[in-house]
Amino acid sequence: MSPTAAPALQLLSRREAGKAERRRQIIQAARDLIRETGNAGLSMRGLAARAGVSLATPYNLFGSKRAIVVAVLQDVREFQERFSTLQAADPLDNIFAALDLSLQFYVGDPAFYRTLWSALFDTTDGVRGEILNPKRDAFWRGLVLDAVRSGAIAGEVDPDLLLRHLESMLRSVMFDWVVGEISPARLGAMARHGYALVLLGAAADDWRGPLCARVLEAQASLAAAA
Amino acid sequence: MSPTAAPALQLLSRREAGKAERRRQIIQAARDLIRETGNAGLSMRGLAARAGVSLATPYNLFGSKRAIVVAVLQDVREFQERFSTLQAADPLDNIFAALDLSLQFYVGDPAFYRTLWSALFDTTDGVRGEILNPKRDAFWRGLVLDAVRSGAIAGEVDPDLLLRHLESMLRSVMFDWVVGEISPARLGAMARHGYALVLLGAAADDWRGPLCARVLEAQASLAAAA
DNA sequence: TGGGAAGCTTGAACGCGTTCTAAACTCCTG
DNA sequence: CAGGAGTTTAGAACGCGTTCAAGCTTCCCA
Repeated sequence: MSPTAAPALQLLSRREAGKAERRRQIIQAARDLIRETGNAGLSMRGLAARAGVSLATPYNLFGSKRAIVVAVLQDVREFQERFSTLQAADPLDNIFAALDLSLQFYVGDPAFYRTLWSALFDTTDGVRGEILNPKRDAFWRGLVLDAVRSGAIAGEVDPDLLLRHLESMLRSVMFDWVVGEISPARLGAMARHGYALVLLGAAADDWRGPLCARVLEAQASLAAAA
Repeated sequence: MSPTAAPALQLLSRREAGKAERRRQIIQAARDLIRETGNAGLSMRGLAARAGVSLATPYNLFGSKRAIVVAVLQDVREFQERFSTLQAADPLDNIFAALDLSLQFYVGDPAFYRTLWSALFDTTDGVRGEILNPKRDAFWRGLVLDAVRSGAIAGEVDPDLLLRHLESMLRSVMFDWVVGEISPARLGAMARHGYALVLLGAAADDWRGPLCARVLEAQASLAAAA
């Protein structure tokens, strides 16, 4: 094999390999710093030092601090493997199971996920679209589409809009959690209540009963944890 | 009247009056600067200069930049006067009318309200509680309670939770607007869709028809503006 | 194989929000 | 009136996210 046998590949290879390696180091350093010190400890200078690169490098590779945090968030996704083990027959139950599992992750590692969500609520730059990585988005979309297909959701309701409203619900409750306006104990019940209410609005008549029960169950939880 | 006739009153009066005056100037300057230059033009140094005070003074009087923006937001509330002129008989119609009116304010002065909402999504400090001023909160709560009283909302649903979810809906759609993920044209339809869906989940059976129509109407608007 | 063009890294710098110190000023009390 | 408590002021400083000109590395092309 002559050195010039694969020029295009080499072009990507040498430079791009180094770049990918630096990317990896930076994400790793960011994750470690967040885990160790929370959001406050994650400064770009500290991050660069920890990753062994210059201050400007993270900007070249990611663009902004927020983009780095988003990259970290995309990286931690043992979620789907865990979820696949608890698939149920009822499509609505699946949605609530996925919700519970997500929240379990978040409250199980508050320092870490508070930082991550906090970055998602930062409005100062334009790193949209990367927030919801495609895999995660497709996963939730699949859950909603399953519910539509099985007849649990009324056919007239646009599934994508429903999905978006569910995400709105989660986003809002996570915001309250990030700013400390809601206790971890109430977080789950609040999210379930919102999900149940939105789904109830979109549900076919036959499926309203169990959703109604979920609304009341969540209300009881919230009243108890008041 | 001797100069010492009202000592306690004077104590508050002279000094506190000056303080209040400086507060007023700072809020006014902040409002002007936001109107003229948007969020980017609102720096603490520029604000202090414009208000004719030292850089440290806004911090003494408000504590942080965010607190100042919140104070500005609380100051602009011609809302209720405008709303009182369009009260309808149907309590659900009232909710949607109030929603439309709010959104009208926001999209009617984007530079201004984008800055304000952006500050509300800032998670870095703890100026909660002042975000929703009590008057505004009581107003929306009254609308929801009206709907409950009139039987439009099922009795089992907690009105405060319903109110909170409606606010979640608005907050999320405003977030999308602030970060530019949604066009002004779609903003209203998206918010109406979310409101209608949540209310539909909480509505009494007799009232589901018109809400269903609202959901479909909003979906049609969104499909048209795609 | 060597010259030139990209692209990347680097250190320095900018403007930001925020805090601090010390001096000046204002108002109230004895 | 003197003194003291409470604030504002100017100014410097800190750490932050971000950007930029300059140098260096890596790769393509003759």
